Amino acid sequence: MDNLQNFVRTDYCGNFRIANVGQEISVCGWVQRQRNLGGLIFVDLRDRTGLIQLSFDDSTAKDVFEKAASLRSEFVIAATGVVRERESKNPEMPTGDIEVKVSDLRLLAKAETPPFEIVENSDVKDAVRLKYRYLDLRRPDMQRTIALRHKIVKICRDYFDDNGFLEIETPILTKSTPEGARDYLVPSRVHPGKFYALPQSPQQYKQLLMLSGFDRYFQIARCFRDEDLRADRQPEFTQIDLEMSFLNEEQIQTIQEGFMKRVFKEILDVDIQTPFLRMPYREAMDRFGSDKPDLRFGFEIKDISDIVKDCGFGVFSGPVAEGGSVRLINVDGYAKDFPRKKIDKLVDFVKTYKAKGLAWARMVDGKVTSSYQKFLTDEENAAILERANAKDGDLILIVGDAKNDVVFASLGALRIECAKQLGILDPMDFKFLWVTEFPMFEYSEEEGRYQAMHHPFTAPMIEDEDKMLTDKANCRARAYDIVLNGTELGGGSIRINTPEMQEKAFQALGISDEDIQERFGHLVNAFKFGAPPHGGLAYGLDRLVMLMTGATSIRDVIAFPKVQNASDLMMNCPDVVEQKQLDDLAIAVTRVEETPAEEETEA
RNA sequence: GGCGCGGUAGUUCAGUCGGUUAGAACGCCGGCCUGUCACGCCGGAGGUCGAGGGUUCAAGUCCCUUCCGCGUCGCCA
Repeated sequence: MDNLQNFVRTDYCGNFRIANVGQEISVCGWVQRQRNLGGLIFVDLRDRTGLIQLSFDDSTAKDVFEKAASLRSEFVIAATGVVRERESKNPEMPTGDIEVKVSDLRLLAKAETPPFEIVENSDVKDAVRLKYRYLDLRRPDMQRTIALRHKIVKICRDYFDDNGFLEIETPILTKSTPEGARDYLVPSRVHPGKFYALPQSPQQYKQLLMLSGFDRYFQIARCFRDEDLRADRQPEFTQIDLEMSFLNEEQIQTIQEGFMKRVFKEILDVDIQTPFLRMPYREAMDRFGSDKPDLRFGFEIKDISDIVKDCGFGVFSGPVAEGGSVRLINVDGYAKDFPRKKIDKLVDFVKTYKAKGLAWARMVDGKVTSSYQKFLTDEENAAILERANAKDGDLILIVGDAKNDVVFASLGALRIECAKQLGILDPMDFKFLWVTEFPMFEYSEEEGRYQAMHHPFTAPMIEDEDKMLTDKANCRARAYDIVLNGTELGGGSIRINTPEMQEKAFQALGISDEDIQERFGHLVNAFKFGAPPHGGLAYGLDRLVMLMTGATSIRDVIAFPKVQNASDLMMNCPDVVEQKQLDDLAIAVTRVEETPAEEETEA
């Protein structure tokens, strides 16, 4: 095996051009492919910038030529030679006008044949990609994504530094917060039977930093939540976490709009219009059935409860009588894209959101066919179509339920599903908005009580302060989410900054004085020493990278992600530990999952 | 925890009604080849059909259990 004695890389492979012809250069990287034509050998050499062609022919020294002939995919090599113009150029590649006529070739490491080819747009299964993640990451699209992620973080640091923010680290070993998501626990050796928790977010620390006078804080913060995964959710993820003193919602949002404007301009060269649209939560639900509406298309929700409340069709009149509603969306202009078979699939689709069914009307070639019209009077049928602004070519989809949550959830998901099926969602069309005036509380069926919708440190809207104890259902919070194309990019709020208001909030949540001291004493006590009015927000960095790269899975924007059961297929963890470690930690394990059969034994 | 989809060669997949020796492409190995760039041509190797059990004269195919991956509902202050 050769070494790198007296070898100095001139530049990365992808950076050479026709202007470099005549220069002697040195490059290194991985063999993408070797093409041996007999007396002539070409090698495509790859590094993180791209490919460059190396060439070897009868004027090449014999030992160098033979070494070139022995090269296989993914061997690591270094080469020195003169750049020359190609006899036949390749317009497909940026370095396609030139090649390196190699005089010195060094084999630095051999490689086994990889389990999959290192190419762009791989169609290899996730399980294989993730087991060999270090190889998957060699692929150009993954390299680009990870580099783009770095660039976002760099712009983030620059932008917030420019705006007077300080980056401050907060602990990873912290205290369990029983409200909210399940915590990952870390046992303490020094304190047998006691546990740290990994942070779900640096929430309390950053509020305390405001109290300490740091005024503007940010952090690229790793967060941990022991909940089930989704295409856009990992148990371990990264937030851009921010907190500011002496600013109101509007001022905080304006700073964020500047950040988004800069990130999208510098990375995608896209001009984002500011200020963003502001929309109260109630309006977002009524119009889009979602607190994170996708504004790239219409199909807005309309309420037809008043039309059908006394009709003869129980499927419609029933829900209204029970306090629910009947609402519709108009997939306007696309009736022909949804034949009966597809509509039947949509019926199944809404059932996953607890809807009992889906009524529909198709208007094609001047004729209305519908699943419900025979149960209604002509007037009622006409009123529904009028409410929907229906015209020929439209498709009306109707859901009614005694629970409004079900109606909103199903129609909200349905409008997205229809848009997806129609392929009308342009990933490079960026529609931002702020959703504001979130409810302060939401009722938990499971717990049988009201819980904080955002978190218990969120301030109520000033005009709703007196509803905190008396009218929880209608009490709104000074919380806001930044939404992009149907994704919640981030969320934040103005926080409570007086001990009196904080205690009132805990009281509203039914947390006893004892519990307050035990769980949140540090915060409440701190607030007695003068906390400035403050607020902030946190972005999901991974989701931002997803939206900017068009990635469909959060796994594609994280270097080493976990799979659906929260394990790491490459590291093979979580894993059992030695009894000695458990003894040191005073831990007795009461249940162990069966270890799946080892597929292979590795050294 | 529930629902849906998937698991066959290194990879991506096909495999009919249960019926002979489980196929293709790419990749891999060997040979030939001086302008390729998805090089070409010739030849070859490569399979516990995820695992276990059952039905059957006979199972990749049917049934049961289970493991793994993906999506999703619940969950995610």
